[in-house]
Amino acid sequence: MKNTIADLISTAVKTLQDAGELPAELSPTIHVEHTKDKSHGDFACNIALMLAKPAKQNPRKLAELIVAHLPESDKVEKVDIAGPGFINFFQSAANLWSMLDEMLTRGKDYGRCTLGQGKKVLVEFVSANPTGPLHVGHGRGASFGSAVSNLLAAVGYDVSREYYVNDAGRQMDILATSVWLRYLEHHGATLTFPRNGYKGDYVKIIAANLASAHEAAFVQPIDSVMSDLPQDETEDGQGDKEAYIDALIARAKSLLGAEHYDTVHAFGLDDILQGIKDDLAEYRVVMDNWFSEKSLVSSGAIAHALEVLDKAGHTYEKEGAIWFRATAFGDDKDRVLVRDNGQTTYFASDVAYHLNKFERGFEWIVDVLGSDHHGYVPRVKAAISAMGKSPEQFTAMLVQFATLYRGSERLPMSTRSGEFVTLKDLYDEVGIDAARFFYVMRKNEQHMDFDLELAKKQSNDNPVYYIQYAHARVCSVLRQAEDKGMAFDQALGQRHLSLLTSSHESTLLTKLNQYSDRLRAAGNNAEPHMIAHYLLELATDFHSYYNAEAFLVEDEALRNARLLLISATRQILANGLELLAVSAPSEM
RNA sequence: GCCCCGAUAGCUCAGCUGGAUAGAGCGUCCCCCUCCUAAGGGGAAGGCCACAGGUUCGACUCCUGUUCGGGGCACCA
Repeated sequence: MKNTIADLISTAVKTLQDAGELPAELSPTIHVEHTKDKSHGDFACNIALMLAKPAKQNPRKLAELIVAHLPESDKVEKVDIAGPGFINFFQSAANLWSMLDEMLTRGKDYGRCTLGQGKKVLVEFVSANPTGPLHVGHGRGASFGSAVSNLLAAVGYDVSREYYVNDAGRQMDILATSVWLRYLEHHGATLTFPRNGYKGDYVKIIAANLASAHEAAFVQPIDSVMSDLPQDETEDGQGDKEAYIDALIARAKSLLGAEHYDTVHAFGLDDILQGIKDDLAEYRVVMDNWFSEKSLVSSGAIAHALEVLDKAGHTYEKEGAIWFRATAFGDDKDRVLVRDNGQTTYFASDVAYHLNKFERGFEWIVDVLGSDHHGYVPRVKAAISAMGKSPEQFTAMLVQFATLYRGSERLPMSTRSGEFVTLKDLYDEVGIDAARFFYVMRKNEQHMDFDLELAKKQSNDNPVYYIQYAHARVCSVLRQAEDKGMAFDQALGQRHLSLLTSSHESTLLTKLNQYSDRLRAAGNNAEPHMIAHYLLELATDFHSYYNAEAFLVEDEALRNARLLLISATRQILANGLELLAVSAPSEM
């Protein structure tokens, strides 16, 4: 509807320009918005105020000129000029009513649009290192990423969802070594666990599974494992935990041999990755693809990317390493691609990964990242430009951290230390609907406090139930209508929509009518929280209406008109909730 | 030191890409079930939109600076 009005105004402005009443060189962006106050109509436009100065005209007079040249439309009842020169549009009742009809006919598809023009977009999110189960810190990225994906799909993009699996590199070696040490303990060895190892209990479980699958195949005498190692970091800060864990990794590799080491490595990875997949599936996050970092090496993608950069002349050698000249593309400093020991860096993998995304035919690349990765964005953008791709086709959406509290106590969220609340623990306790809604209610760049106690204790006060309750109430009314032999007759209701004259009814109608614009805006800005807040407003209007008027009245014309209105409300609630992957129960 | 994000009611947060009188939930205080689910509704109180400048017909919104929080600045991943 906003677009319709914008078109009307645009036509009027053009007419005025052709008539020489307005300077022809003006090309104003027409901004139509929903009004806050009903006396201002349904939509308002500030175009006259915007144009007043460049056109050198009084804004009110200009508004009058524009209004006089607006084309006729059966969607608009009345146009007013108010205040300093706002043009207020009153929507025609017939138009509102036809919307209701459309909501029921199009059903689940109502509100979807073609803004994205079928453009292929890849949304990468979560992508947590597979060194431990997902914890509540990952929940926000998971909730936000999947909601954004759904939103983009709803406004017409061809969306693929992907998880980048960091299955190569040092962190995975640390995990493999941690598993192996726990495995040795399982077989009776006594040892002091490295300070920098993964200490979570899940590692012990993996080790036990490893022991039952391979029995004692990987047992080595503990003395040979622990002899001649550098000192681990102690309580008082002596020693070096990094050097120690690296030495242990090297020891594991040499004692086990490549084949056995890989078995242990893969065992830990598979176990954790499967857990992540299960948790996400249960949390209603469906990935289209799991992209392995390791595969970038085996497929030659890294070599390919390095070659592309090199051919473009954006690499150089210094101190035995190969560098990318990121500073030429706006980054703070140049970045190492290949270390002096010949190994490629994580950054090299990521350059290759992003090039690969483009080469797979995606026209828009979206990375949903934790805010701790922000410093990383400029260098990825730089690499994309350097490889001849357009940096405009890459968007990094940063999700700020959620700080976890239990009451007033701040909780640690470290995979390494093993002290964290898993995502599964969270949704098992507060419920998937509540958890998802809670995360997505806040806009992504807002820091959020997540108080576990509050979320658990007050799960009934969670706004998600308020919305779901509205949906369930409509379902219940419709069920009872049927039981009483007053089954909803849509056609009859349609013919009597003019009976919907109460203020609650017009408020609800107006709110329903806003859905498609709000969805479009939410999709355009990739801001799912706008949907969450819209649904809260809609539920509020509905509950208020519910308490003010009876639906199952004797007058069948009025009754069916009202049932039509609340059926449309139910549909919109269901559509909005589905975008957030929150269920819409028919009874509670 | 540099970079990113934030600061709005007692608390947690919205404010729709500069508009008309700044909103909601929780909490506090009143009131409403012989009636479609009270997981609901109606009302009250509660604000120097961190601070200071600037741009504008108009600023919570944009710009600059300051203060205070969160995060980041590797030949780690």
